[in-house]
Amino acid sequence: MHKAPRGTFDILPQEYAYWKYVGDRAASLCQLYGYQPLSTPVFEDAQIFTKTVAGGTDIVDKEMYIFEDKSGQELALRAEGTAPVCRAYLEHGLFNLPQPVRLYYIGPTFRYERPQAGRYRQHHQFGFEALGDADPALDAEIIEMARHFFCSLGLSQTITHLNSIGCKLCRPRYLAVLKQHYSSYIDSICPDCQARLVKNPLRLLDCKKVSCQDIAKTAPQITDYLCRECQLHFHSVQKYLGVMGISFQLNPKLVRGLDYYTRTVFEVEPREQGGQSTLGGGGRYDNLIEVLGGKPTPAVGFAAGLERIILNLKNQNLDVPALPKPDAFIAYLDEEAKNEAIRIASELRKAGIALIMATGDRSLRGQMRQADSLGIAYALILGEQEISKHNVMLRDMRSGEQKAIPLAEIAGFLKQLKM
RNA sequence: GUGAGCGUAGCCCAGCGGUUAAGGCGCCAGGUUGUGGCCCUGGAGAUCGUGGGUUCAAAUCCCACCGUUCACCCCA
Repeated sequence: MHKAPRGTFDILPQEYAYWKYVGDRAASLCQLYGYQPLSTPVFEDAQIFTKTVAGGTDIVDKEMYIFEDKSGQELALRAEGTAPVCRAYLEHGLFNLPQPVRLYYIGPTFRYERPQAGRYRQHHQFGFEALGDADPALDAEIIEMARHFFCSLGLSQTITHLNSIGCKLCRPRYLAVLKQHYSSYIDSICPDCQARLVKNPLRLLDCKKVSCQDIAKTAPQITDYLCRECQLHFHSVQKYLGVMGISFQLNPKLVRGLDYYTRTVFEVEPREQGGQSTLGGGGRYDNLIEVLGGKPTPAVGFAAGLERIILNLKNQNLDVPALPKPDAFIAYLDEEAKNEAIRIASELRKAGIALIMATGDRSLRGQMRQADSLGIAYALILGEQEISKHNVMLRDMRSGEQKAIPLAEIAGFLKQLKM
């Protein structure tokens, strides 16, 4: 028996209500803020990710789906959403449009890691990006949008963590100080942290081990080491958030997993926390486009994992609108009636009535049971009597009332009932 | 990559060494003549995750693999 590969899953019709709900909210949010949709391929030249994501993370080494196609080209399944957007921005000369260019995407991304709560090998991300403008007001806009998004979903109980991780001028200075601080504790930190010290020192700050947290507490804070420009930028972001009435929590320990972030970083998490609780995050990435071969171009964005959002919706028992059901079900009594039913079904659909046609040689009772379990509001019944009188029986499945409607009027009648 | 728990019909699950693997939901059919929801009756559906081993005997014990869940690493 074949199964979906490890860490992947099918989205069955019943689940789809959640996906449609989140997708619809995302699209209307972006419409509201003037962000336009963009879709990029599900795989890219591997370098799009290896050059940008890089850093000291495991993503490139262990977690990326990299393969060669038949021509020997090295490709990678989309590992995250931002770098492909930047590639498209450069490839299509979107820098010639009025800046900033505001874009959003929803699509699958892939990471080879062990599945666990809210984490899959194929997961789906919604993200939005504003490219080509360094204004801190844009950072604030992105953060407001993220908040707005979760509120519109009904996930209003969130905390927004905010930090600045500086730029390529001031961050190295801070990292040196940080390493200095940790070098005196080298024997008391956990083995993971010893590795982080050389591979990814910023990550030292959010080690979960209690013993390491004590050391992190006394560590120097990056915000004390920002250069003048980064400081001003960070203050402006906070000022604009204040103007918008957005509450946030300064968190000097907040860092981001991907290496390309500069200055503003933020993360939204639910008040009820647990493993893998972060709903989404983002920040500014002023160097990324340059790394991909473009002119230095500032940009800022946000991304969220749909699986985690849906997990939260379910945990909080938030109901989502059901997918629309067909307007009617058409049942028949014998072969002659079936013929007529097929004809009527065809005409009704042309008139815009959504309906399900019974099939097989079920008894009328069986057909009615089917209509009931499908949750369809109206059943049309066709038998000898109806055919001889040129009408069709219309049954309201909720009330159980039914009456004969002349064939010529049935489409109009159903349309009226839809209103 | 590391550690722990779990794998019995589409779903939830009982059985934990010994006759035809039990139940609930769902599905299909019927409960007289052309009608659903409640109720009743019947039916279909399980290589007990896969492969090996222990035993006279294994869904039940052991090992491996696979899958899944949770945590770590990493990260959305």
